[in-house]
Amino acid sequence: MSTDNREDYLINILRLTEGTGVVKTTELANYMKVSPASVTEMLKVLQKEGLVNYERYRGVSLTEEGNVKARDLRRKHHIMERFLTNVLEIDHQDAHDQACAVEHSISEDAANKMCRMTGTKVDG
Amino acid sequence: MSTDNREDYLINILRLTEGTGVVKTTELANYMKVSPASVTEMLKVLQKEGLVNYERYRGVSLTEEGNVKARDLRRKHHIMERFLTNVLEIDHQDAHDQACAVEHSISEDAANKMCRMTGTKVDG
DNA sequence: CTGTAAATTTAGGTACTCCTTAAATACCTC
DNA sequence: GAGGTATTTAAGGAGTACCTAAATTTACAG
Repeated sequence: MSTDNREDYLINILRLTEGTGVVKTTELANYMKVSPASVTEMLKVLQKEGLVNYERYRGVSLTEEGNVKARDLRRKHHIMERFLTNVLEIDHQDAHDQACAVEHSISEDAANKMCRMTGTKVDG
Repeated sequence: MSTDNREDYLINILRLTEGTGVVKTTELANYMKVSPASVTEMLKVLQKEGLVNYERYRGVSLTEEGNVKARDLRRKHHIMERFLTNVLEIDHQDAHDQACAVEHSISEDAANKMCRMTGTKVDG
């Protein structure tokens, strides 16, 4: 059921394009431990959804919309992680795993409020 | 990749067997808005996993293991709901929806700690 | 008992997601 | 402009979850 995986691709594209602005299929494939063919397929999907600029053989970058979405997801991930470690005192590995699972589901509102509870600023 | 759906069946079986101990295929199908055939299929899976006692044409009940798992899930759902409404002051409908999405992913530990923060006891 | 209607299961499919390998194609450098 | 590398296309597999229609079983009315 999931658009969760699409979101994972998005976050990873954000990571790998930071600085350069573009990432190649193979690099993303290696990073995500899937075949380049799988990446190509997903890029077409993300492009149809307006989240990435993808040109055959050229690499991908995030669109404005994709960028907002990816940063938003990453922020939620960080907030959850800090909330779990700082407020609930869960150990780091577990916190990370749960943050990965939950980041796709929590609302902006909930994230903001948990953020305040951590007493730290979480930006992206 | 989700076993999430299996878990939803489990929770619903718990709901409908409370009191009577057994629920019929059709009742569960109506409750979950799916066809009886889909229910039958899932019951076979849950039985293979040792979570339900299922006998053709007779109805289902939870095994001890299934019962523990279902109650655990329901408890997590309630804790999340209360945490979101009482602590984060999220409105009820959103809290419910997010609790449904997240209940499958949070750890026992995290649930217990959130439970304490709500200042209420949450049992099942 | 027995016939039959209702409940349930089985059979056969659809759709979606995500992945793979192998073959074809484009790119780039020498 | 040729060759090697990167990338895409083609074809397909496995898993999940659902459906309809046909067959089976149950249970009850007579």
